[in-house]
Amino acid sequence: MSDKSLRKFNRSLPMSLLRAREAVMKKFMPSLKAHHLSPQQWRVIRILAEHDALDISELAERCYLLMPSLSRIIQNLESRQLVVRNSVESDQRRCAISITPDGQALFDIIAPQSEERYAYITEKFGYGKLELLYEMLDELIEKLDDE
Amino acid sequence: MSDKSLRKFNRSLPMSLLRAREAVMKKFMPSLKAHHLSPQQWRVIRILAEHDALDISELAERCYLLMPSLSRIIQNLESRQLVVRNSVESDQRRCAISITPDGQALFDIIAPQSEERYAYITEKFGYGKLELLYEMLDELIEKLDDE
DNA sequence: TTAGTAAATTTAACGTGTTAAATATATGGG
DNA sequence: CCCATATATTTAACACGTTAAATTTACTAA
Repeated sequence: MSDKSLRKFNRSLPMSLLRAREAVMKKFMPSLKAHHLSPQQWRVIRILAEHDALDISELAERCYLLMPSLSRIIQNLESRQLVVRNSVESDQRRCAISITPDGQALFDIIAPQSEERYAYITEKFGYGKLELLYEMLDELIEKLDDE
Repeated sequence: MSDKSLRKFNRSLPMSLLRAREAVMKKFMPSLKAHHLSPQQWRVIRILAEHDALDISELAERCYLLMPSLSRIIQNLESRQLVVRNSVESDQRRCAISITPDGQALFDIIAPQSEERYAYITEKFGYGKLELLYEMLDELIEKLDDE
């Protein structure tokens, strides 16, 4: 069933996953680029739009970003006045991040475009197949993450 | 079937693909890190091990790397004497890259470990499911890439 | 209270992704 | 032969992923 020689490059699982991700991202990039947002910056905006305030650690976990990356992203978004830092009295080490009106306004513009792109992908690939793909990816993650 | 509100974050396709890729990569990273190779550097070594010599453009295409990234990677691998640059007489703009004996030796060490990890993933996830996943990813890429 | 440890966050350093600009060489028309 | 254009590659600039170290604040035991 599996030949012992090194698999052909196009049968590299990390590569297939990467290319699939790139193909999907390509559909979302235009509306993000139009507003000078990276996918990661958008992830942060998106999560903050659903929460009153989150400290950086919580935000990192929800966005699947590492703290150093998030730290830089916050600095960037803060300088653009899309988010604000609020100190936490109970613990001076932490800072609570929340979205600003400007940030919320940007979210309100991009979110529908993002939904529209997602609907396009769903229609193009098929709803059932997309659900199946999600399930398979989740199962793959689960079976590899443990151990 | 699909609610109009912004999907929950764990149903973000780019995110699922990213997390799946990370879960898979985690299995390959240890043997690469042990030899101070990034996944991309390994991709280059792997392709060069199967070819006598490739110019940088061909290499970039086969490795799915952009030229600027590849340019830096070649410089790195060259400084470690894992690959060599050979000028092409017929066209002074190009340079042909080939693997050195050191590079080949490194490939011979890592490739079996990589195969072993791949076999583990196949066994853990299931051969049939893995094939199905490949097919779905290919189809997703194909259906989104055109247009 | 103080020393020591833990936790939250930032900074540093390096490699890669990405876009645009720079550099060098080829090629084709005048 | 010369110029304009095209092609191959590198460099620059900025953001992110990743690991380790630094910094600041909290907590805890002596």
